[in-house]
Amino acid sequence: MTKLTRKQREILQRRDLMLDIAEQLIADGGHQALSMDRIAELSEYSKGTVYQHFPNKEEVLIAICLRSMAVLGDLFERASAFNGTSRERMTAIGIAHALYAKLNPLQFSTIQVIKSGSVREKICNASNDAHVEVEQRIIGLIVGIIQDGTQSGDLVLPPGMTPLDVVFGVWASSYGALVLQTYDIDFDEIGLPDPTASMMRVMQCTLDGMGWKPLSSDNDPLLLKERIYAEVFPDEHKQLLALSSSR
Amino acid sequence: MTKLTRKQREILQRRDLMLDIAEQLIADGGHQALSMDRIAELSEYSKGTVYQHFPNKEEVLIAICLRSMAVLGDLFERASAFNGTSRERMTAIGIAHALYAKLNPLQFSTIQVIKSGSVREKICNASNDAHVEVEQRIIGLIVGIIQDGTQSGDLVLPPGMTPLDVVFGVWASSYGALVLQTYDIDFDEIGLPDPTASMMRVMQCTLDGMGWKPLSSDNDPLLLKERIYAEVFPDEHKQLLALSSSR
DNA sequence: TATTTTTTTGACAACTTGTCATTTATCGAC
DNA sequence: GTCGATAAATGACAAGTTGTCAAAAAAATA
Repeated sequence: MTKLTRKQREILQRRDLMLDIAEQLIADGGHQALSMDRIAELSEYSKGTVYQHFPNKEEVLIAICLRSMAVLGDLFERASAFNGTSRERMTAIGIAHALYAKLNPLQFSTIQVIKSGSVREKICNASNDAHVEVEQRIIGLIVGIIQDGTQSGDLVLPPGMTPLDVVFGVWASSYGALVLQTYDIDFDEIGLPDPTASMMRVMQCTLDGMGWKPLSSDNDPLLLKERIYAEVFPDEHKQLLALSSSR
Repeated sequence: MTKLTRKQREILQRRDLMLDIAEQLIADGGHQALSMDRIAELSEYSKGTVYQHFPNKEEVLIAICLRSMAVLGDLFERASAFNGTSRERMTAIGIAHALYAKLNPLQFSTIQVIKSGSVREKICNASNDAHVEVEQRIIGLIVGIIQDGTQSGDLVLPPGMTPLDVVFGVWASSYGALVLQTYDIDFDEIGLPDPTASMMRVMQCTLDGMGWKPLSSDNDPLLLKERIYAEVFPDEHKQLLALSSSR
């Protein structure tokens, strides 16, 4: 079942090579610099062969996203497994999300390109299903954390509020903050030196407002952040520091 | 100063005609259906003339956004002037934002296309400045509401939190929620019949968590929503109802 | 009316994406 | 090994894009 012929392995490897090239093209010259011709040229295959792997340009973008979604899923899974209260695990999810966006800016922006504009209509069902599946898995992780919270009694949802409301709320906040940061706004000039930190502070208010214990007044959020970095994302934290110091 | 020659008026009018056509093209066939050739064809001018108005395709998109930004600014100004507490006015801003996104889906999605991907690099400075200016005005409005809150004593910001943190937090939440809704996710199926309402509920938690009085426990958020619709956005509310019933 | 200035035009170059008949390589049977 | 059948790779091509620019047309001015 899992056995692949040499040829099949070769094809899979070539596909990966083409995706690497595509990412490099985008990294070098922005999304407009991605062209099928150029992938063919740099991979030293003909255009027809490129089209044998990807029925159209949009599918290249989807494939790039899908490949990096595995990374996101991994980060979220580790965050969810953080050894702490349900609320602390939810905070870890937020940190994981920010880490993903900052360490994979190209892939994060590609998601936006795919979802917005005219790309959606051209993608095939299989790719779309794969995408939805990953999303579902992530939503499931967060729902799990919320359920753990309600079961342990740390979280008593306000009347009229469902766990999914919470998922959507925190997801939207986190995503919105990260998307806004990809826009070339000079936040520092406006008076927002660290938008992600701002978001985190507001998020703590949100969790407080839902009465999700332990409240931030009983706990130092900054200390928690350090603990999550140290225990769950030591490598990623190092990468992040290297990135921000090099800029 | 404000006097324009007949010719100048003609040119401005033609520009508007071209933008109308561009919007129609996008509305009919998605963003990929927008082409300079087609604008020329439908406006019955030559391509060269179209390029006299817009140096490139990206500037057409920018112009569409800028035109609709005036609408957003107007909605926000009216929301900010709502006759209520500072917190209620902040809620009105959230409603204004959602109204804008739902009544102008085409323009809202165009913003995303502009900000993401390869469009940004090609726009000229003047257009960018105009964009930033509108954004600044909006941020100013929200900062004003927060300052009113702190001055009246209704809002005592948690230690280490600035008004701009709050602006960014609520902006990101609201924006993220609206962007997620433009992705073709079947929220109903997931168990989220009304994502905007979910967002609003979570937002109330956020304001509660900041201790922004009057807390939602002292006040019915649903009633407030109705009041804002009735007092500030009666026409827009009607449009929204017409839209959702027609789908 | 004649001349200068401005505006408009559409053919063009340079680039896309995606297709498909033709060529080339691979593989199993003998 | 050789041959024929099957699979894969190729690149010329059609059809579309954006953006330019010399020449034509229109408008303004003398």
